[in-house]
Amino acid sequence: MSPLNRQQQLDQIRDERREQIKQAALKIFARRGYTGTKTSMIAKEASISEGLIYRYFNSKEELFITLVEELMEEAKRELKYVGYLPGTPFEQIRTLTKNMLDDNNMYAFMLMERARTADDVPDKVTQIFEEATNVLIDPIIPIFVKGQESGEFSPGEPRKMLSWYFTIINSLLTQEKIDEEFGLPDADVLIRILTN
Amino acid sequence: MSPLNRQQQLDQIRDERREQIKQAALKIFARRGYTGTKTSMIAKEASISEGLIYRYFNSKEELFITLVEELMEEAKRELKYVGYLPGTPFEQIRTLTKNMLDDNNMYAFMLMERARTADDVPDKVTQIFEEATNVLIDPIIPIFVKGQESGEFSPGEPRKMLSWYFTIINSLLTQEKIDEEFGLPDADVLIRILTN
Amino acid sequence: MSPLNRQQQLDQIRDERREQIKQAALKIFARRGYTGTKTSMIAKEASISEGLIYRYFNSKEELFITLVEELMEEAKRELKYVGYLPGTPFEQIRTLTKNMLDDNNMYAFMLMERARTADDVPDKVTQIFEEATNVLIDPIIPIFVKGQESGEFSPGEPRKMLSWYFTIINSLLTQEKIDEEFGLPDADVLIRILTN
Amino acid sequence: MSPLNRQQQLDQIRDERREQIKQAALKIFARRGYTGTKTSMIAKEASISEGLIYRYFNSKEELFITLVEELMEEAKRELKYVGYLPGTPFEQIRTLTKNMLDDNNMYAFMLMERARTADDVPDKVTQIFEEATNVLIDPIIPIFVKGQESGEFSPGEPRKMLSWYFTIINSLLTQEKIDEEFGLPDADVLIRILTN
DNA sequence: AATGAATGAGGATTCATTCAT
DNA sequence: AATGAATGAATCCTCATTCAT
Repeated sequence: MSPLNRQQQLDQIRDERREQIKQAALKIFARRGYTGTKTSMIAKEASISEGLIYRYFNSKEELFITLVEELMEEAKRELKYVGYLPGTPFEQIRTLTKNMLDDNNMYAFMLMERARTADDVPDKVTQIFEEATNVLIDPIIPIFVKGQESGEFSPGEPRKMLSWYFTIINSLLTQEKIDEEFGLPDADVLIRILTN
Repeated sequence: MSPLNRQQQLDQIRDERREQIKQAALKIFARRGYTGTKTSMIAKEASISEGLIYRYFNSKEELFITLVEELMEEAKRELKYVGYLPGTPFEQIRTLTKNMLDDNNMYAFMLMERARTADDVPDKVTQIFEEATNVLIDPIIPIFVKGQESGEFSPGEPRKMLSWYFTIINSLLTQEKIDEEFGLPDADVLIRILTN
Repeated sequence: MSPLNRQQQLDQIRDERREQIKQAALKIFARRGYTGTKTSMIAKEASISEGLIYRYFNSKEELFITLVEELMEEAKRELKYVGYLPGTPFEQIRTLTKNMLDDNNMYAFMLMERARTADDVPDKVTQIFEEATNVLIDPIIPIFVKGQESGEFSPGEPRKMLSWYFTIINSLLTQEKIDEEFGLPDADVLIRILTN
Repeated sequence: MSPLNRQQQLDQIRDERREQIKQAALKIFARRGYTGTKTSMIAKEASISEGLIYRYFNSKEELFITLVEELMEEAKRELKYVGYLPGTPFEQIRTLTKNMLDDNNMYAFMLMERARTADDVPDKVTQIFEEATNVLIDPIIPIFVKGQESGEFSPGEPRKMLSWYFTIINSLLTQEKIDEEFGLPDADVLIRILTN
């Protein structure tokens, strides 16, 4: 095997391992919160030794912050594209809502919500959310306004209505233990909050 | 002072202290979750020494479970009275919703919600909620059905709609850090979920 | 017991405990260096639990730094008084030398010397010594010069000669395992370095 | 290339690598002590991977012991030749002193001294020094006695005077951080200890 | 009843050592 | 022979709980 390949191979291992740790951490942090998550749990979930975590992250805190930052970036990216989705404003926001409720994103939103909500997280995380609240809502405002103008959405201060709407969705996602019988509410029901 | 009075006085001190500890614990558990709460924080909030907690509760776990049980009992009691509130079913449920969102009850609901959703709580608490879910919704179902019949509420499986509705309200209450600008959503907006 | 007495009693316990920990730490740090000293060793030497150390010092590092700082202060204080000792400059410096070699001060000098010498100490300690080197020698210089003038001491740049002299004494003190047969060199022999 | 040459080549690589590791280890152990030295530091100083150390030494402990033993052997060898150096006993011992203080030998003496004085070294090392103390001094005694007889050295129990003298020199060598301005004391000043 | 000093089990983190490549 | 990823025992530190006063 050529030296180049060898290096590539190691890089790949590192990338995979890092990803593996982040996935495991995401799952546990989302369910048990920052303090409730023990590094041993993350190691077990990732099927690695506890020590290995520290070759990839300097501390539990750094791991947590990294997760929050990356998820936040991704969220921002996604929200920018809502305006380019097909359909009316109502349909665009319904699609966004559906995506948020999707199983694949669930842990991410749960973690974000816990991170935003809980008082036992690193200060830096608190900061990130203080700075970012509007960043998430701003790109949706023009869409919502267009929907109000066309009568699809009910009147009301747009920023306020959207803040409430996303607060509800986010907080829903925090819950791992959703009612087993009925699961999470439909996007169709949730969007009623905006339509009256 | 007679021995009896003396005894009564001591009992009263004990009751007051116990209540004081519970109030402090409620506040901190609600904000920081079970693991995130240190007994030292509770002691500080209650302005007592750390050791004193253990004259009133055998352990942090027992204190937490006691809180959850008592709050649960209270919730059950309140729900039974919804049917006797004045007004139409819609108005009754709106009043209930308002009460739940009220500042005075907030910590209680926050704690309950955290207790219900988090994975880092004592097993016993998990059990309590597994057994109790329906207990909370059942007494409201007939009211909701009446509202559907009178056209105040939109159609749909009652247990499902109410489960979603309360899931939303509960999950909202988890959030200590509500948007500072807008606060929690109005009961009037939330109830749209049931009315369409 | 009056509340005041109670408070005094607690203060005394705290003072004693703190002193006890410092004494134990001094002994172990002096012999095993910073890294070689485990908190468990300090606890054992002080006959307390490992955890208790942390009610008195925030970290092993803080404990070490505290020791160094306090010993340094004491050293400075003592050196100021050398000029007021009875006798000629030669006799004054011989007395100082004897004091330094005294068993009671030994651990203190050993620790200081290790702290000054080793590369595995907290940065702050390195700084302290960088700033302090001259502070220790300066008050002795005039005494030495007087001795040179009177012919008691051999000629040579005073700061240089004294720097060498104290380097030797300090470094001697680092050694716990002194030759069992002969012990540390006499002050009378050491002072030859200055007299020729 | 013949198999033999191939083998020789490999042997040579092995020897070089082993030497390289020992040199690096010497430098770090000398400065940071046994416990304060991490294998990763040695690897970095030797510009090799951490794992490679273990193809040449079974453990950090073995590496340390090996160093001490080899340096000790070398020291013994050198001391034997002091009597054959040119000049009077005084001049012979001054030359020895100069050699000891020489930069090239410095790390070796530093390590030896740390190994001798510190309490955090493997037991075997402690033993080596317990057995060897006299070995170092013995060959110098007749030289010193000759010097006393000729009046070059001051009177006094020879073993005692030499023990003190070498204790001083050794302990000086422990110090990596010598006063930057003046460096280590001259051999000419040190030897005053023996001359009065 | 109340305090706060003390304990020790458990959690985060480090580092000597092993192992697959 | 050499690398560096991986392990886990040992270390520093925290915190629920106990105990002397």
